[in-house]
Amino acid sequence: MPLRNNWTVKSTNGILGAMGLQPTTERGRQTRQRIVAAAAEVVAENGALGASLDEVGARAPASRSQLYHYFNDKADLMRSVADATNEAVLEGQRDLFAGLDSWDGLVRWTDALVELQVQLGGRGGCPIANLLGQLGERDDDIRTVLASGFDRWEASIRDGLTTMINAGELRPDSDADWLAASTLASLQGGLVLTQARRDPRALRRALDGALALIGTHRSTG
Amino acid sequence: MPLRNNWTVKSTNGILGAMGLQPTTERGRQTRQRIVAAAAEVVAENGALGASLDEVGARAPASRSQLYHYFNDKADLMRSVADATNEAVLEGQRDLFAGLDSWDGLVRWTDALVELQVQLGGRGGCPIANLLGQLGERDDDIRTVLASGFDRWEASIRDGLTTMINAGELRPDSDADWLAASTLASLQGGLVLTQARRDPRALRRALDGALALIGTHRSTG
DNA sequence: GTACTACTGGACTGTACGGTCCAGTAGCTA
DNA sequence: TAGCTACTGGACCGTACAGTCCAGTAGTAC
Repeated sequence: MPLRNNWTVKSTNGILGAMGLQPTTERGRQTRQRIVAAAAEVVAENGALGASLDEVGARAPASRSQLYHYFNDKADLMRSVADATNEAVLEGQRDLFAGLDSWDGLVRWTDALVELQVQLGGRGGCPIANLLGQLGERDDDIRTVLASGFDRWEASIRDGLTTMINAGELRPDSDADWLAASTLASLQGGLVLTQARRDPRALRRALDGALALIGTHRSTG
Repeated sequence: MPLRNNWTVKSTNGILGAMGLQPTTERGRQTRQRIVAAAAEVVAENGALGASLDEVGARAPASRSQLYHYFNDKADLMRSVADATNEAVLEGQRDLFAGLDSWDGLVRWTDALVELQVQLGGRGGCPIANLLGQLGERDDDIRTVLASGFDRWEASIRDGLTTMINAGELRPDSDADWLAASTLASLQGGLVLTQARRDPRALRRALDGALALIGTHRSTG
């Protein structure tokens, strides 16, 4: 019963994993992968509710039945898109995360984030946050997936800060958990304001705030 | 030519104000107001793309022609919803803004924001940011309206901080512009993380970060 | 080869949607 | 009263959508 605007309501059992068939052949794996990539693209352009399966199929390319062979329904596909979005965002920062273990690395990380927004013209915001805003309140599975993306993001920051504490670059009493959470919040909020104003300086100022706060915990000498 | 998913594209002239007729009678004003309020409600529940005019009309209540009497199209209605959302969010903090001119007032403001999220169960996030994520990339007028909401929000914080500087509660060299921008970013990011995790403590930690940063500018003695 | 499964193609269905149309009814001015 | 404008009602239209169906074609194991 295709009842529009209700497709996001989880209809299957609560166990995460009630998805469409997993491909067993290489060809099938590629088809499935093409579909998810195309869906992520269309979602980025038109939003999750605005993304039509016809468009996804045309772009993959994949036929209607291929979509429904690998995914139960649109919500199921969107869950995979959420997963892929997490990976894309975190993978894109992998090298930068590795350098987060020093003050200079921290600064470089913020510079890269701002530079990316400059290149994008302040458009788009954070893909994870976008999906959250569009689907988070209507599909708890997706919300959980996206939350885990934020968790991993925060953990990467925290690991860097912890390394800095252990290395003596930050004072031993510094609260890495809190600083990491606060930094990720500054980043996310900076992205929201940048998106609203089409002005990456909003992100710059937000991240400068985060840096300044961490800076108050630097060891003297 | 009703082309779905294209309704957000501005079709009228660029001058903001190419909206439907403004009511001249009291009755008309009430009808228009009912429609906007109902639309805001439906948008909050279903998202902007998921909000159907049938649902808005049923809830107002108002007939199809009433909707198209006061608004050119759905995009036009959404612009009014954006306006109303700004007002609702800022009006809801009016009293708190007035107290932002002291450290205690600042703390009270953050407490109130966190308490609201506790009451909401961490659901919903910021209504302005939600609209931005759903429509900001597809309708520049709406993006501008929402950006002005953030501007006013930031200005209220900045005014408070400026007062604190002038009163000597913050050091004279404190950068109120930067601190206000950074604080609003922390707030927005905290709301995103709170929404993702359904945990208002994310907002608490983000705002504690903002408070700590401002705290480093407090006058000693 | 046969048999079986994984995968693919695309026509088709029901419906909810944004938007249009026209015939009305209040309410105000004279 | 008449005449005018502001406003209201709801049937209607074309279409884009999610989801279904069934007839296929590859690939693989024997």
